[in-house]
Amino acid sequence: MSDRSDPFPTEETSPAGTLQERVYRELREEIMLGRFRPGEAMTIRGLAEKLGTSMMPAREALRRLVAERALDLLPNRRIAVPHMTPETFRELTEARVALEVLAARRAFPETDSALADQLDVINDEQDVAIAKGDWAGYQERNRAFHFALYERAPGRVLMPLIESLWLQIGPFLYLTRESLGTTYLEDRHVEAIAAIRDRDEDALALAVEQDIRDGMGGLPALLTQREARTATGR
Amino acid sequence: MSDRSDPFPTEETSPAGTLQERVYRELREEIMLGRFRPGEAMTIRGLAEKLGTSMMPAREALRRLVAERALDLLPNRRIAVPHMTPETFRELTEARVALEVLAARRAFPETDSALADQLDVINDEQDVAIAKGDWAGYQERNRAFHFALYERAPGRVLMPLIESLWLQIGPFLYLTRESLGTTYLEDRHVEAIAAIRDRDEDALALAVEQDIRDGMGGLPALLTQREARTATGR
DNA sequence: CCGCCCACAATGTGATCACAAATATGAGCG
DNA sequence: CGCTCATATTTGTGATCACATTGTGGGCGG
Repeated sequence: MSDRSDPFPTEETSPAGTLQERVYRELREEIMLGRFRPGEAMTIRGLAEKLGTSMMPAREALRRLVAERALDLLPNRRIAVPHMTPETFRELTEARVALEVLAARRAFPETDSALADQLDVINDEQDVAIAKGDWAGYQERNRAFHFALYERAPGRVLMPLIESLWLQIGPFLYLTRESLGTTYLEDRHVEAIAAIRDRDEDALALAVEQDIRDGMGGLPALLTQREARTATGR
Repeated sequence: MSDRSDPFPTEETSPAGTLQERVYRELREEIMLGRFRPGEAMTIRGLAEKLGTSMMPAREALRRLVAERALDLLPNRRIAVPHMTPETFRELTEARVALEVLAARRAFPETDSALADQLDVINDEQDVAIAKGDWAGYQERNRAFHFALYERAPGRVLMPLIESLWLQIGPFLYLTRESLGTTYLEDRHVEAIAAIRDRDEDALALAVEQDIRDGMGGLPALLTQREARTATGR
């Protein structure tokens, strides 16, 4: 009887409190919100010094983000923020549609009017952020909206995959920082909320799909334009 | 000219030749082919000793597999092969369908009769493995079949996600080891090959979807049955 | 005889160091 | 003045160690 004693000890992902966890979350947040320039290189020692720790936590945090495809491990063994090409961006969008529509459908039976109210609040906050020109706040609220919905779906498989995709999109957001207001910011959040209230699963799935496609629609063009600039100058 | 010099220096995943890479690949292979019992614990020092290295490579390989969800990091900070529940298994299947159908569609324009021939060979080898009762070989050839198809799709986003899913299914395969022959092993590989030859994208997508659903269809029942056994005894 | 507690072993985390490869720097030569 | 090659510096990888936490077993008290 060596293996017994509660086979499922509160299925958690990672024990907080470790240094590498703190470093990881900090970096992860910055990447997902697009604070790093695509192609920007990082060093273990540099990160360690910036965070005031030794090499080990920085090292493990970086390698973890590499494993989640949030960072690239170049053949020279240097770690850098991935480059963004229009093609990669399209692939990310397709993958997001496939997984997030699935997550929305899985979440649907667990949704209720309380969630709808909650999403309404987030949506309002997002509008405020737009009005204030708070680009980071806008992105953050958008993420909150999607994740609040998907997290209603039980299970431990889908969310990590979706989070990996959002992480990979992060560096791209860097290129859209100054474009708030000039870009088309209409989303399908109200349609999604309405679908939840109407108990219409297909409408919810459609709203999520369109929200992803619309929100990321006009951007590859802007990307190519920036790409050309960063390739030559810096 | 510090940032130039080929912006995409042979987009590789990780520089081979490092020790942790070797340890990682070895473990990864064993996990994906279902050689570990679900819930089985692993220690850094134990793995290091088994592989004849120091703690560091084992440590990084394990953490990388944790990041890819191939292993679980329990709250006690122990690393273990994930438990498999019927619900998690269903979620994995749904995610596989969503992503692999997408991958098949993206690969479709790049497929040709040469690939069809190649898949035919793999399929034959798979039949041989079944006839010989070579369970590991069967799993390996099945993976070869799917990946040979998906790898025709360009891009660096989809494949890692799919590989993560196959890794997560690995521990489940452990439970099916002795069931070769007793289980329903029909697949939709011939239909997929035919669809490629017929240049019928929808038929290919359907074949992939059915192959995944059929192949994993009867298994949750077998899973619950085993689960009950392993929960009490060992 | 049962339950609690404490000592001991095992384990993950973090720090530090050694080393080799890669990169940047600068001197010397054509 | 420009190119090349030697040298110094930076960086990732691997090894070793120290420490705190967790797991385990035995012994003491009830």
